Amino acid sequence: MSHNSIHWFRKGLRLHDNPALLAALEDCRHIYPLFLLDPWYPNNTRIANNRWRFLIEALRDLDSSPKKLNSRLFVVSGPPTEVLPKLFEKWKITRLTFEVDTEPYSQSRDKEVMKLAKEYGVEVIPKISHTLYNIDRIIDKNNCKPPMTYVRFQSVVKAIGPPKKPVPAPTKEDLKGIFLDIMLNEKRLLLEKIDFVFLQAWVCKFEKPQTSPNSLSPSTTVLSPYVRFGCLSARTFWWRLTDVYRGKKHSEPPVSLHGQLLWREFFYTTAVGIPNFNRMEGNPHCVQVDWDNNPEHLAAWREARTGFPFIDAIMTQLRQEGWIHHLARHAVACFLTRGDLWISWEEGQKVFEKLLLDADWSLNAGNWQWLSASAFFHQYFRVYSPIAFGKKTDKYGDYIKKYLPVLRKFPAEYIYEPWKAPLSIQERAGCIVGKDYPRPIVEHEVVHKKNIQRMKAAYAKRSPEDNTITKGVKRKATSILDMFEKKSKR
DNA sequence: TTGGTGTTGTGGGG
DNA sequence: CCCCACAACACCAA
Repeated sequence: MSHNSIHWFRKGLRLHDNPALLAALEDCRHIYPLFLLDPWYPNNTRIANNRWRFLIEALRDLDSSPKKLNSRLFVVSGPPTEVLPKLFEKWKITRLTFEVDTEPYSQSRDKEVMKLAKEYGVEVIPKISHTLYNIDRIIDKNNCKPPMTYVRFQSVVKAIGPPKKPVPAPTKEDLKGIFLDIMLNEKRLLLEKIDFVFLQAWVCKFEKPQTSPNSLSPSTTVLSPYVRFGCLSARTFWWRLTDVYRGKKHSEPPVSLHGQLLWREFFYTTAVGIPNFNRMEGNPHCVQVDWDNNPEHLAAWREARTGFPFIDAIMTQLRQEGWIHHLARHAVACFLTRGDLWISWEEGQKVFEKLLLDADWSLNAGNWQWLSASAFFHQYFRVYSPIAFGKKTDKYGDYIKKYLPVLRKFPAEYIYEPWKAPLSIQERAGCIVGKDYPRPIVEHEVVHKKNIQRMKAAYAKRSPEDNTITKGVKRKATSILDMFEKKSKR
Protein backbone atom coordinates (compact mmCIF):
# COMPACT_ATOMS: atom_id res chain seq x y z
CA MET A 1 0.00 0.00 0.00
CA SER A 2 2.56 2.52 -1.06
CA HIS A 3 1.37 4.27 -4.22
CA ASN A 4 -0.56 7.44 -4.79
CA SER A 5 -2.17 6.81 -8.16
CA ILE A 6 -3.96 8.93 -10.71
CA HIS A 7 -6.15 7.01 -13.11
CA TRP A 8 -6.71 9.36 -16.01
CA PHE A 9 -10.04 8.77 -17.76
CA ARG A 10 -10.17 9.90 -21.41
CA LYS A 11 -12.11 7.39 -23.42
CA GLY A 12 -12.86 4.28 -21.37
CA LEU A 13 -15.42 6.05 -19.17
CA ARG A 14 -16.25 2.91 -17.23
CA LEU A 15 -15.22 0.72 -14.34
CA HIS A 16 -15.74 -2.64 -16.05
CA ASP A 17 -12.97 -3.97 -18.30
CA ASN A 18 -10.60 -1.23 -17.27
CA PRO A 19 -7.17 -2.79 -16.82
CA ALA A 20 -5.44 0.56 -16.34
CA LEU A 21 -7.76 1.37 -13.43
CA LEU A 22 -7.00 -2.02 -11.87
CA ALA A 23 -3.29 -1.30 -12.28
CA ALA A 24 -3.79 1.99 -10.48
CA LEU A 25 -5.36 0.18 -7.54
CA GLU A 26 -2.54 -2.28 -7.03
CA ASP A 27 -0.43 -1.54 -3.95
CA CYS A 28 -2.25 1.71 -3.71
CA ARG A 29 -2.72 4.02 -0.78
CA HIS A 30 -4.72 6.74 -2.47
CA ILE A 31 -6.42 6.68 -5.87
CA TYR A 32 -7.37 9.87 -7.69
CA PRO A 33 -9.73 9.24 -10.62
CA LEU A 34 -9.33 12.16 -12.97
CA PHE A 35 -10.93 13.56 -16.09
CA LEU A 36 -9.35 16.53 -17.86
CA LEU A 37 -11.35 18.95 -19.95
CA ASP A 38 -8.58 19.47 -22.46
CA PRO A 39 -9.07 22.75 -24.37
CA TRP A 40 -7.40 21.20 -27.41
CA TYR A 41 -10.69 19.48 -28.22
CA PRO A 42 -13.02 22.49 -28.45
CA ASN A 43 -10.21 24.40 -30.20
CA ASN A 44 -9.42 21.77 -32.82
CA THR A 45 -12.51 19.67 -33.24
CA ARG A 46 -16.19 20.26 -33.70
CA ILE A 47 -18.51 19.16 -30.92
CA ALA A 48 -22.22 19.96 -30.96
CA ASN A 49 -24.32 20.33 -27.82
CA ASN A 50 -25.72 16.82 -28.07
CA ARG A 51 -22.27 15.30 -27.90
CA TRP A 52 -21.19 17.49 -24.98
CA ARG A 53 -24.31 16.44 -23.18
CA PHE A 54 -23.56 12.78 -23.78
CA LEU A 55 -20.04 13.25 -22.38
CA ILE A 56 -21.31 15.12 -19.33
CA GLU A 57 -23.85 12.39 -18.68
CA ALA A 58 -21.21 9.70 -19.01
CA LEU A 59 -19.01 11.55 -16.51
CA ARG A 60 -21.90 12.04 -14.15
CA ASP A 61 -22.55 8.35 -14.41
CA LEU A 62 -18.98 7.59 -13.45
CA ASP A 63 -19.18 10.01 -10.57
CA SER A 64 -22.58 9.09 -9.24
CA SER A 65 -21.87 7.09 -6.18
CA PRO A 66 -23.62 6.09 -3.06
CA LYS A 67 -23.27 9.11 -0.81
CA LYS A 68 -21.91 7.04 2.02
CA LEU A 69 -18.72 6.23 0.09
CA ASN A 70 -18.04 9.92 -0.23
CA SER A 71 -16.74 9.28 -3.66
CA ARG A 72 -15.99 11.57 -6.52
CA LEU A 73 -14.41 11.96 -9.92
CA PHE A 74 -12.02 14.89 -10.21
CA VAL A 75 -12.79 16.95 -13.27
CA VAL A 76 -10.17 19.57 -14.04
CA SER A 77 -9.86 21.94 -16.99
CA GLY A 78 -6.67 22.74 -18.79
CA PRO A 79 -4.00 21.28 -21.04
CA PRO A 80 -2.76 17.94 -19.65
CA THR A 81 0.88 19.03 -19.76
CA GLU A 82 0.07 21.96 -17.47
CA VAL A 83 -2.48 20.35 -15.20
CA LEU A 84 -0.83 17.00 -14.53
CA PRO A 85 2.49 18.26 -13.11
CA LYS A 86 0.60 20.43 -10.62
CA LEU A 87 -1.47 17.46 -9.54
CA PHE A 88 1.62 15.23 -9.35
CA GLU A 89 3.04 17.63 -6.77
CA LYS A 90 -0.15 18.47 -4.94
CA TRP A 91 -1.17 14.84 -4.46
CA LYS A 92 2.36 13.42 -4.21
CA ILE A 93 1.63 11.10 -7.11
CA THR A 94 3.87 8.11 -7.77
CA ARG A 95 1.85 6.38 -10.48
CA LEU A 96 -0.23 7.42 -13.49
CA THR A 97 -2.40 4.97 -15.40
CA PHE A 98 -4.48 5.42 -18.54
CA GLU A 99 -5.99 3.54 -21.45
CA VAL A 100 -4.05 3.56 -24.74
CA ASP A 101 -5.58 5.84 -27.37
CA THR A 102 -4.37 5.47 -30.96
CA GLU A 103 -5.57 8.79 -32.42
CA PRO A 104 -2.78 11.09 -33.63
CA TYR A 105 -3.44 13.89 -31.14
CA SER A 106 -3.72 11.41 -28.29
CA GLN A 107 -0.46 9.76 -29.27
CA SER A 108 1.49 13.03 -29.25
CA ARG A 109 -0.22 14.20 -26.04
CA ASP A 110 0.61 10.95 -24.25
CA LYS A 111 4.19 11.03 -25.41
CA GLU A 112 4.57 14.50 -23.84
CA VAL A 113 2.84 13.38 -20.67
CA MET A 114 5.10 10.34 -20.35
CA LYS A 115 8.15 12.57 -20.67
CA LEU A 116 6.84 14.87 -17.95
CA ALA A 117 5.93 11.98 -15.69
CA LYS A 118 9.49 10.72 -15.92
CA GLU A 119 10.78 14.11 -14.79
CA TYR A 120 8.49 13.98 -11.77
CA GLY A 121 9.42 10.40 -10.93
CA VAL A 122 5.94 9.16 -11.73
CA GLU A 123 5.58 5.63 -13.05
CA VAL A 124 3.26 5.44 -16.11
CA ILE A 125 1.15 2.38 -16.88
CA PRO A 126 -0.77 2.48 -20.20
CA LYS A 127 -3.11 -0.41 -20.94
CA ILE A 128 -4.99 -1.45 -24.08
CA SER A 129 -8.74 -1.77 -23.64
CA HIS A 130 -10.44 0.56 -26.13
CA THR A 131 -9.89 -1.83 -29.03
CA LEU A 132 -10.35 -5.58 -29.18
CA TYR A 133 -6.70 -6.09 -30.11
CA ASN A 134 -3.35 -4.40 -29.87
CA ILE A 135 -3.54 -2.53 -33.18
CA ASP A 136 0.25 -2.53 -33.63
CA ARG A 137 0.21 -6.31 -33.43
CA ILE A 138 -2.33 -6.56 -36.27
CA ILE A 139 -0.15 -4.35 -38.45
CA ASP A 140 2.99 -6.31 -37.55
CA LYS A 141 1.25 -9.57 -38.37
CA ASN A 142 0.29 -8.18 -41.77
CA ASN A 143 3.84 -7.55 -42.87
CA CYS A 144 4.03 -4.18 -41.11
CA LYS A 145 1.26 -2.56 -43.15
CA PRO A 146 -2.44 -2.20 -42.47
CA PRO A 147 -4.72 -4.72 -44.20
CA MET A 148 -6.67 -2.80 -46.83
CA THR A 149 -9.68 -5.11 -47.14
CA TYR A 150 -11.99 -6.57 -44.55
CA VAL A 151 -11.32 -10.09 -45.83
CA ARG A 152 -7.60 -9.63 -45.38
CA PHE A 153 -8.17 -8.05 -41.95
CA GLN A 154 -10.31 -11.01 -40.89
CA SER A 155 -7.65 -13.50 -41.86
CA VAL A 156 -5.03 -11.58 -39.87
CA VAL A 157 -7.10 -11.41 -36.67
CA LYS A 158 -8.12 -15.02 -37.12
CA ALA A 159 -4.47 -15.96 -36.98
CA ILE A 160 -4.09 -13.94 -33.77
CA GLY A 161 -7.11 -15.60 -32.17
CA PRO A 162 -10.13 -14.15 -30.36
CA PRO A 163 -9.75 -10.89 -28.42
CA LYS A 164 -8.62 -11.01 -24.81
CA LYS A 165 -11.33 -11.46 -22.22
CA PRO A 166 -12.41 -8.31 -20.40
CA VAL A 167 -11.08 -7.79 -16.90
CA PRO A 168 -13.55 -7.54 -14.01
CA ALA A 169 -14.58 -4.25 -12.47
CA PRO A 170 -12.90 -3.42 -9.18
CA THR A 171 -14.78 -4.81 -6.21
CA LYS A 172 -15.16 -3.39 -2.73
CA GLU A 173 -12.50 -5.92 -1.73
CA ASP A 174 -10.00 -4.34 -4.16
CA LEU A 175 -10.66 -1.00 -2.57
CA LYS A 176 -10.19 -2.04 1.02
CA GLY A 177 -7.87 0.37 2.77
CA ILE A 178 -7.68 2.68 -0.24
CA PHE A 179 -8.90 6.23 -0.02
CA LEU A 180 -11.18 6.17 -2.92
CA ASP A 181 -12.63 9.02 -4.77
CA ILE A 182 -14.74 7.19 -7.18
CA MET A 183 -17.78 5.20 -7.07
CA LEU A 184 -18.37 1.79 -8.21
CA ASN A 185 -21.59 2.52 -9.81
CA GLU A 186 -21.41 0.83 -13.17
CA LYS A 187 -23.66 1.78 -15.98
CA ARG A 188 -26.08 -0.81 -14.77
CA LEU A 189 -28.88 0.49 -16.84
CA LEU A 190 -26.87 -0.01 -19.97
CA LEU A 191 -25.88 -3.58 -19.17
CA GLU A 192 -29.46 -4.39 -18.33
CA LYS A 193 -30.46 -2.93 -21.65
CA ILE A 194 -28.06 -5.27 -23.36
CA ASP A 195 -29.53 -8.25 -21.57
CA PHE A 196 -33.04 -7.12 -22.22
CA VAL A 197 -32.86 -5.87 -25.76
CA PHE A 198 -30.44 -8.41 -27.04
CA LEU A 199 -32.84 -11.21 -27.16
CA GLN A 200 -30.96 -14.21 -28.27
CA ALA A 201 -32.84 -14.77 -31.49
CA TRP A 202 -32.36 -11.19 -32.56
CA VAL A 203 -28.64 -11.24 -31.86
CA CYS A 204 -28.14 -14.54 -33.66
CA LYS A 205 -30.10 -13.44 -36.70
CA PHE A 206 -28.58 -9.97 -36.95
CA GLU A 207 -27.41 -9.08 -40.46
CA LYS A 208 -26.49 -5.48 -40.92
CA PRO A 209 -27.46 -5.09 -44.58
CA GLN A 210 -30.94 -6.33 -43.69
CA THR A 211 -31.55 -3.52 -41.21
CA SER A 212 -33.37 -0.39 -42.21
CA PRO A 213 -31.96 3.13 -42.47
CA ASN A 214 -35.34 4.76 -42.06
CA SER A 215 -37.40 2.83 -39.54
CA LEU A 216 -39.05 5.08 -36.99
CA SER A 217 -37.30 3.34 -34.12
CA PRO A 218 -33.75 2.13 -34.67
CA SER A 219 -33.27 -1.27 -36.26
CA THR A 220 -29.77 -1.63 -34.84
CA THR A 221 -28.35 -1.55 -31.30
CA VAL A 222 -27.56 2.20 -31.08
CA LEU A 223 -24.75 1.29 -28.71
CA SER A 224 -22.19 3.15 -30.84
CA PRO A 225 -22.02 6.28 -28.63
CA TYR A 226 -21.42 4.12 -25.56
CA VAL A 227 -18.66 2.23 -27.31
CA ARG A 228 -17.20 5.47 -28.65
CA PHE A 229 -16.79 6.99 -25.17
CA GLY A 230 -15.89 3.63 -23.68
CA CYS A 231 -18.90 3.51 -21.36
CA LEU A 232 -19.24 0.02 -22.81
CA SER A 233 -16.09 -1.98 -23.46
CA ALA A 234 -15.80 -3.45 -26.97
CA ARG A 235 -14.29 -6.57 -25.44
CA THR A 236 -17.11 -6.94 -22.94
CA PHE A 237 -19.58 -6.50 -25.79
CA TRP A 238 -17.70 -9.08 -27.89
CA TRP A 239 -17.66 -11.74 -25.17
CA ARG A 240 -21.27 -11.14 -24.16
CA LEU A 241 -22.19 -11.78 -27.79
CA THR A 242 -20.09 -14.94 -27.73
CA ASP A 243 -22.11 -16.08 -24.70
CA VAL A 244 -25.34 -15.42 -26.55
CA TYR A 245 -24.13 -17.19 -29.70
CA ARG A 246 -23.00 -20.29 -27.84
CA GLY A 247 -24.66 -23.42 -29.16
CA LYS A 248 -26.91 -21.52 -31.55
CA LYS A 249 -26.80 -21.04 -35.26
CA HIS A 250 -25.87 -17.41 -35.80
CA SER A 251 -24.83 -14.90 -38.43
CA GLU A 252 -21.13 -14.35 -39.11
CA PRO A 253 -18.84 -11.43 -39.91
CA PRO A 254 -18.97 -9.19 -41.80
CA VAL A 255 -22.74 -8.86 -41.32
CA SER A 256 -23.08 -10.11 -37.72
CA LEU A 257 -22.69 -8.06 -34.55
CA HIS A 258 -19.22 -9.53 -34.05
CA GLY A 259 -18.66 -8.38 -37.61
CA GLN A 260 -19.62 -4.82 -36.67
CA LEU A 261 -17.02 -4.77 -33.88
CA LEU A 262 -14.45 -6.04 -36.40
CA TRP A 263 -15.34 -3.21 -38.79
CA ARG A 264 -14.53 -0.80 -35.99
CA GLU A 265 -11.25 -2.60 -35.41
CA PHE A 266 -10.52 -2.59 -39.14
CA PHE A 267 -10.75 1.20 -39.37
CA TYR A 268 -8.79 1.65 -36.15
CA THR A 269 -6.04 -0.40 -37.75
CA THR A 270 -5.97 1.46 -41.06
CA ALA A 271 -6.09 4.79 -39.18
CA VAL A 272 -2.93 3.85 -37.30
CA GLY A 273 -1.15 2.49 -40.38
CA ILE A 274 -1.98 5.13 -43.00
CA PRO A 275 -0.53 8.63 -42.76
CA ASN A 276 -2.84 11.66 -43.00
CA PHE A 277 -5.79 9.35 -42.61
CA ASN A 278 -8.36 12.12 -42.17
CA ARG A 279 -7.26 14.03 -45.28
CA MET A 280 -7.05 13.50 -49.01
CA GLU A 281 -3.70 15.20 -49.51
CA GLY A 282 -0.72 13.21 -48.36
CA ASN A 283 -2.86 10.11 -47.82
CA PRO A 284 -1.26 7.46 -50.04
CA HIS A 285 -4.35 5.27 -50.24
CA CYS A 286 -6.81 8.05 -51.01
CA VAL A 287 -7.78 8.78 -54.61
CA GLN A 288 -7.01 12.43 -55.38
CA VAL A 289 -10.21 14.04 -56.62
CA ASP A 290 -10.90 17.56 -57.93
CA TRP A 291 -13.82 18.15 -55.57
CA ASP A 292 -15.83 21.34 -56.13
CA ASN A 293 -15.82 24.21 -53.69
CA ASN A 294 -19.50 25.04 -53.38
CA PRO A 295 -20.42 26.64 -50.03
CA GLU A 296 -24.09 27.03 -51.02
CA HIS A 297 -24.51 23.35 -51.78
CA LEU A 298 -22.55 22.34 -48.69
CA ALA A 299 -24.76 24.53 -46.52
CA ALA A 300 -27.90 23.12 -48.12
CA TRP A 301 -26.73 19.59 -47.35
CA ARG A 302 -25.70 20.43 -43.80
CA GLU A 303 -28.90 22.32 -43.07
CA ALA A 304 -31.28 19.79 -44.56
CA ARG A 305 -32.52 21.88 -47.49
CA THR A 306 -31.32 19.98 -50.55
CA GLY A 307 -34.89 19.53 -51.76
CA PHE A 308 -34.54 15.75 -51.58
CA PRO A 309 -36.81 14.71 -48.70
CA PHE A 310 -34.95 11.48 -47.94
CA ILE A 311 -31.63 13.33 -47.64
CA ASP A 312 -33.12 16.25 -45.70
CA ALA A 313 -34.96 13.95 -43.28
CA ILE A 314 -31.72 12.12 -42.48
CA MET A 315 -29.80 15.36 -41.94
CA THR A 316 -32.60 16.57 -39.68
CA GLN A 317 -32.47 13.43 -37.58
CA LEU A 318 -28.70 13.79 -37.38
CA ARG A 319 -28.98 17.34 -36.08
CA GLN A 320 -31.80 16.59 -33.66
CA GLU A 321 -30.73 13.24 -32.27
CA GLY A 322 -27.01 12.89 -32.95
CA TRP A 323 -27.56 9.46 -34.40
CA ILE A 324 -28.58 8.09 -37.82
CA HIS A 325 -28.52 4.55 -39.16
CA HIS A 326 -25.38 3.41 -40.90
CA LEU A 327 -27.12 3.10 -44.28
CA ALA A 328 -28.56 6.58 -43.84
CA ARG A 329 -24.97 7.76 -43.43
CA HIS A 330 -24.22 6.03 -46.71
CA ALA A 331 -27.04 7.81 -48.49
CA VAL A 332 -26.12 11.33 -47.36
CA ALA A 333 -22.37 10.73 -47.72
CA CYS A 334 -22.74 9.49 -51.26
CA PHE A 335 -25.04 12.42 -52.06
CA LEU A 336 -22.55 14.99 -50.76
CA THR A 337 -19.53 13.50 -52.53
CA ARG A 338 -19.39 11.28 -55.62
CA GLY A 339 -23.14 10.90 -56.05
CA ASP A 340 -24.51 14.41 -56.45
CA LEU A 341 -22.83 17.49 -54.99
CA TRP A 342 -19.19 16.61 -55.74
CA ILE A 343 -18.01 18.14 -52.47
CA SER A 344 -14.99 16.78 -50.60
CA TRP A 345 -15.56 14.01 -48.08
CA GLU A 346 -13.48 16.04 -45.63
CA GLU A 347 -16.34 18.56 -45.44
CA GLY A 348 -18.79 15.80 -44.63
CA GLN A 349 -16.38 14.38 -42.10
CA LYS A 350 -16.37 17.73 -40.25
CA VAL A 351 -20.16 17.83 -40.08
CA PHE A 352 -20.40 14.26 -38.79
CA GLU A 353 -17.63 14.92 -36.28
CA LYS A 354 -19.69 17.73 -34.88
CA LEU A 355 -23.12 16.18 -34.86
CA LEU A 356 -22.73 12.44 -34.27
CA LEU A 357 -22.74 11.29 -30.65
CA ASP A 358 -20.60 8.36 -31.76
CA ALA A 359 -18.20 10.48 -33.84
CA ASP A 360 -14.93 8.59 -33.77
CA TRP A 361 -11.82 9.92 -35.49
CA SER A 362 -10.78 6.64 -37.11
CA LEU A 363 -14.21 5.38 -38.10
CA ASN A 364 -15.37 8.74 -39.38
CA ALA A 365 -12.36 9.18 -41.66
CA GLY A 366 -12.42 5.56 -42.82
CA ASN A 367 -16.10 5.48 -43.65
CA TRP A 368 -16.01 8.80 -45.51
CA GLN A 369 -13.22 7.46 -47.67
CA TRP A 370 -15.22 4.30 -48.24
CA LEU A 371 -18.42 6.10 -49.19
CA SER A 372 -16.76 8.64 -51.45
CA ALA A 373 -14.93 5.74 -53.21
CA SER A 374 -11.65 7.38 -52.22
CA ALA A 375 -10.24 4.28 -50.53
CA PHE A 376 -11.33 0.74 -49.53
CA PHE A 377 -14.35 0.85 -51.84
CA HIS A 378 -13.92 1.48 -55.54
CA GLN A 379 -17.16 0.68 -57.31
CA TYR A 380 -17.93 4.34 -57.83
CA PHE A 381 -20.55 3.56 -60.44
CA ARG A 382 -22.75 2.21 -57.64
CA VAL A 383 -24.52 5.43 -56.73
CA TYR A 384 -27.27 5.60 -54.16
CA SER A 385 -30.40 7.22 -55.50
CA PRO A 386 -31.76 9.85 -53.09
CA ILE A 387 -35.22 8.82 -54.31
CA ALA A 388 -35.16 5.05 -54.79
CA PHE A 389 -32.95 3.94 -51.91
CA GLY A 390 -35.25 4.96 -49.07
CA LYS A 391 -38.33 3.55 -50.77
CA LYS A 392 -37.06 0.00 -50.36
CA THR A 393 -37.65 0.06 -46.60
CA ASP A 394 -40.17 2.91 -46.24
CA LYS A 395 -42.60 2.92 -49.12
CA TYR A 396 -44.94 5.52 -47.66
CA GLY A 397 -42.26 7.88 -46.42
CA ASP A 398 -43.23 7.75 -42.75
CA TYR A 399 -39.63 8.52 -41.82
CA ILE A 400 -39.67 11.62 -44.02
CA LYS A 401 -42.94 12.78 -42.51
CA LYS A 402 -41.56 12.38 -39.00
CA TYR A 403 -38.51 14.56 -39.58
CA LEU A 404 -39.93 16.92 -42.20
CA PRO A 405 -43.42 17.67 -40.92
CA VAL A 406 -43.87 20.26 -43.65
CA LEU A 407 -44.28 17.34 -46.07
CA ARG A 408 -46.56 15.24 -43.91
CA LYS A 409 -49.64 15.73 -46.03
CA PHE A 410 -48.03 14.68 -49.30
CA PRO A 411 -49.35 11.43 -50.77
CA ALA A 412 -46.92 8.51 -50.82
CA GLU A 413 -46.66 8.76 -54.56
CA TYR A 414 -44.83 12.08 -54.33
CA ILE A 415 -43.27 12.01 -50.88
CA TYR A 416 -39.78 11.22 -52.21
CA GLU A 417 -40.12 13.68 -55.12
CA PRO A 418 -42.52 16.45 -54.08
CA TRP A 419 -41.45 18.69 -56.99
CA LYS A 420 -43.16 16.26 -59.33
CA ALA A 421 -46.53 16.67 -57.65
CA PRO A 422 -49.08 18.72 -59.61
CA LEU A 423 -49.70 22.12 -58.10
CA SER A 424 -53.18 21.08 -56.99
CA ILE A 425 -51.71 18.30 -54.88
CA GLN A 426 -49.07 20.63 -53.45
CA GLU A 427 -51.84 23.06 -52.50
CA ARG A 428 -53.91 20.33 -50.90
CA ALA A 429 -50.81 19.21 -48.94
CA GLY A 430 -50.35 22.79 -47.77
CA CYS A 431 -46.80 22.83 -49.05
CA ILE A 432 -45.70 24.54 -52.23
CA VAL A 433 -42.35 23.34 -53.52
CA GLY A 434 -40.04 26.31 -53.98
CA LYS A 435 -41.82 28.24 -51.25
CA ASP A 436 -42.52 25.99 -48.25
CA TYR A 437 -40.00 23.32 -49.14
CA PRO A 438 -36.97 23.78 -51.43
CA ARG A 439 -36.76 22.61 -55.00
CA PRO A 440 -34.03 19.99 -55.55
CA ILE A 441 -30.65 21.73 -55.74
CA VAL A 442 -29.38 19.34 -58.41
CA GLU A 443 -30.88 17.09 -61.02
CA HIS A 444 -29.82 13.69 -59.75
CA GLU A 445 -30.37 11.88 -63.04
CA VAL A 446 -27.99 14.24 -64.79
CA VAL A 447 -25.29 14.94 -62.20
CA HIS A 448 -24.78 11.40 -60.97
CA LYS A 449 -23.92 10.26 -64.49
CA LYS A 450 -21.56 13.16 -64.98
CA ASN A 451 -19.96 12.43 -61.60
CA ILE A 452 -19.31 8.80 -62.49
CA GLN A 453 -17.30 10.09 -65.45
CA ARG A 454 -15.42 12.54 -63.22
CA MET A 455 -14.65 9.69 -60.85
CA LYS A 456 -13.45 7.58 -63.73
CA ALA A 457 -11.11 10.40 -64.76
CA ALA A 458 -9.79 10.76 -61.19
CA TYR A 459 -8.99 7.07 -61.06
CA ALA A 460 -7.37 7.18 -64.47
CA LYS A 461 -5.16 10.08 -63.40
CA ARG A 462 -3.51 8.09 -60.65
CA SER A 463 0.07 7.34 -61.58
CA PRO A 464 0.70 3.71 -62.55
CA GLU A 465 2.71 3.01 -59.40
CA ASP A 466 -0.20 4.34 -57.36
CA ASN A 467 -2.75 1.93 -58.72
CA THR A 468 -1.59 -0.95 -60.88
CA ILE A 469 1.39 -2.00 -58.84
CA THR A 470 0.87 -1.67 -55.10
CA LYS A 471 4.60 -1.39 -54.56
CA GLY A 472 4.51 2.37 -54.75
CA VAL A 473 1.95 2.61 -51.99
CA LYS A 474 3.61 -0.06 -49.93
CA ARG A 475 6.95 1.68 -50.02
CA LYS A 476 5.45 4.89 -48.70
CA ALA A 477 3.42 3.12 -46.08
CA THR A 478 6.24 0.99 -44.75
CA SER A 479 8.60 3.91 -44.37
CA ILE A 480 6.06 5.58 -42.08
CA LEU A 481 5.42 2.30 -40.35
CA ASP A 482 9.10 1.66 -39.72
CA MET A 483 9.13 4.87 -37.68
CA PHE A 484 5.94 3.87 -35.98
CA GLU A 485 7.40 0.48 -35.11
CA LYS A 486 10.49 1.94 -33.51
CA LYS A 487 8.36 4.30 -31.50
CA SER A 488 6.05 1.59 -30.26
CA LYS A 489 8.75 -0.84 -29.12
CA ARG A 490 8.53 -0.46 -25.38
C1' DT B 1 -0.56 -14.94 -64.82
C1' DT B 2 -5.47 -15.20 -64.51
C1' DG B 3 -9.88 -15.37 -62.63
C1' DG B 4 -12.88 -14.90 -58.68
C1' DT B 5 -14.57 -12.21 -54.75
C1' DG B 6 -15.84 -8.46 -51.83
C1' DT B 7 -21.31 -5.90 -45.56
C1' DT B 8 -25.26 -2.83 -47.56
C1' DG B 9 -26.80 0.22 -55.97
C1' DT B 10 -29.75 1.23 -59.86
C1' DG B 11 -32.51 0.57 -63.68
C1' DG B 12 -33.71 -2.26 -67.30
C1' DG B 13 -34.69 -6.64 -68.93
C1' DG B 14 -36.57 -11.47 -68.66
C1' DC C 1 -37.98 -13.56 -58.60
C1' DC C 2 -33.12 -13.46 -61.03
C1' DC C 3 -29.74 -11.45 -64.43
C1' DC C 4 -27.16 -7.95 -66.61
C1' DA C 5 -24.42 -3.51 -67.53
C1' DC C 6 -21.98 -0.11 -65.38
C1' DA C 7 -16.60 -1.84 -65.24
C1' DA C 8 -12.25 -0.45 -60.04
C1' DC C 9 -9.05 -2.00 -56.58
C1' DA C 10 -6.80 -5.42 -53.16
C1' DC C 11 -6.17 -9.79 -52.26
C1' DC C 12 -6.12 -14.64 -52.86
C1' DA C 13 -6.27 -19.13 -54.95
C1' DA C 14 -5.24 -21.84 -58.71
